[in-house]
This record gives sequence, C-alpha cells and structure tokens, in this order.
Amino acid sequence: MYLNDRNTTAELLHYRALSVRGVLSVEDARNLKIYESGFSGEYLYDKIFDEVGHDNLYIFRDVYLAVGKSGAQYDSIIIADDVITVNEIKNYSDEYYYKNGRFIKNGEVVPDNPFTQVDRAVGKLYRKCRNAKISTEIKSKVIFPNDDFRLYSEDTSIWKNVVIRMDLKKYFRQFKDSYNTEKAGSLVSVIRAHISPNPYFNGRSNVDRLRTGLYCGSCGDFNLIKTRYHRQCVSCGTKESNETHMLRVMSDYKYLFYGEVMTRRSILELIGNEFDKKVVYRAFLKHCDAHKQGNQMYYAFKYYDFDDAYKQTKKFMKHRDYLA
DNA sequence: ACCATTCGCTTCTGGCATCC
DNA sequence: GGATGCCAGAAGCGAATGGT
Repeated sequence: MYLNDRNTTAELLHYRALSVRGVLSVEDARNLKIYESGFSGEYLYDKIFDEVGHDNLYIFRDVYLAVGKSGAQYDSIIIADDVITVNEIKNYSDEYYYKNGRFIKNGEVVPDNPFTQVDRAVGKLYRKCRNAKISTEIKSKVIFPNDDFRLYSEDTSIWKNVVIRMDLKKYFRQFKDSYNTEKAGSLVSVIRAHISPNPYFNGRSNVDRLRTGLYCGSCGDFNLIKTRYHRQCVSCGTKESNETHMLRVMSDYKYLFYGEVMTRRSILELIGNEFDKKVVYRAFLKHCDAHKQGNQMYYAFKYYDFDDAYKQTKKFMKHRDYLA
C-alpha cells in the first residue's frame, strides 16, 4: 500500500506555470521536457505496480530524506519482508549503451549515472537505520518502465541491478508472498521522520518577464470574456468560475515564486488586476493560511497544487465550471 | 417521460465606511 | 495605503412547475 501520494514535483509545476505564461528559454523548455518525461515514467511505474497489487507492502513515493547537511531523493521505497528496496525510476526511451560506467545515447554520454545515484541513496538510508539502531538489508534496482527502451552492455554485471519494462510485472510479483512485521513499522517511522522538502529546487529564476492575467484552464488562452461570476474562453468556450481561476493563480504563484511569500499585491500583479482586490482577499480567507506581520498580511496556499485544491473544494463551490 | 421556463434561496460582488 | 466590516443588489443553481 502507498504511504503517501505521488504529487507532481515542484520543478514540473514550476516549468508548467512558466510555460503557460510564455517565457520559456531553450534551457527551460528542455527542463520542462525532462521533468514531464520523468513524471510520466513514475506514473507508469505506479500503474503497473497497481495492476500487480501491493496491499501487503509499505511503499513511499517521491520522498526526499534529509541526512545531516545533505540528503537524497527516492523515487520509490518498498518495504517487504522487513527488507527495504530502493527503486530509481528512469524513463529512458530508444537505444542506450552502457560502457565504462556510463550510459551513452546517440554517441553522447548521459551526464548522470543512475547506478551511482541509487548507491548513494542506499548509503544514506543505511546511515539512517544505523543511527536509529535498526539493522536491515537494503536492496536496490534501477527501473526502466518505458516500453521503447533498449539497453546494450558489454559489462554483464549491470543486469542484476536493472529491471526493464518486460520484466517489471515479474519483478513486482516477487513481492506477492512477502509480509511485514513490527520491524517494518519501525522502518516506516524512521523514514517518515526524515522526510523533508526538497532543498534542491529554487524556483526564483527566470520569472521577470511573465505574462500577466488570467488564462483558460483547458486551452491556456488569455483571451477571456468577463461575466459576473465566471470567465469564458473566447477560443474554446470553456467557462470557469472566478474561484477556480483564483485557485489556479494561487497555485501558479506558489511554484513560479517557490518559497516566496504571497501577498494580495503580488497576486493582483500576476493577474494584471483582472479581479477586484476584494475577490482576491476573500479567496485568501477561504483557501490560505494567513500570517500577519505588522500591517502586512502574508498568505500560504493551503493545498499542494491546483489539482489538489480543485479536488478538495469542487463540491463546495457555488459556481460551476463548464468545460467546452 | 422529456424538455423549457420560472421561482426562490443562497452567496458573490463591489461600493462605501472604518480602523490602523 | 491596506485590511476588514456591512450591505444592497444581482447572478447562479437546483427545484418546482408547466407544456407537449
């Protein structure tokens, strides 16, 4: 069973928000593609795991564990038979060669080495367990869930560390008969106690020339017709309530200016004053935690992202959305 | 049974006012 | 200038009604 949600990563939400506001540099566009691809690889991994079933297991997804000053990112941690397995998920496609400790695609060396990454992550986890005075075995695999991935290697020693799509179901099925005792429970507690926000991500770069305003949630067009409680998209006809637009802009703000405080002024700026300041204020009251500092109010979005917010509040919204 | 219109309740909006 | 309160008027929406 999954112990946490796999949320869209902050990086991906950042580049998506940048993308819709039309300011992607070549570098940004490449990053967006990399994060989209990584996320869909993880989605694929989850889907196949769901098909096989995992009720008897403990699984953490997409957690960052702090270890001392540094830490490591884990795509998936499985606890089965009181043993920890770390899975590094790589959504590689097309042909790769593995040679002299490097992956090579189209003759170019891939900068990161997933085997080294996962080794490092496993090492950190060992340290965590040792500090907590629990001795356990930690296994690892690099998972390639993409159908279209082919790997060639002269170094045959890598195969035992790799699972490709064709073998993925079989790999998951081997956990079928395993079960966990209280020891697994304490492993879960150790991991849970060290989950922290990913410090690598700093979303402040490259947001100086954002396109301001509100945009359609279906097609991304900024050309909207104003009615009293809704905005209707000129190009696709989708009609969304003001509240839906407010949820979207608050989520966008969170990831465009990740880590920066949100104020009424900053949101009004981002939407180009397309809503009355009172409308913004009321959305804050409803969907944010407020912090006062002197005369200045800061607001923190209550939800992880727009999808999360929409799921939780949709049924309480007075005004409905009409998707074209 | 089905669709269109009307009705009434709810709550959203934005102006004005007040306080800091 | 910003946060917050109060209020009248209006729009949205589901339910009720009515016509075929």
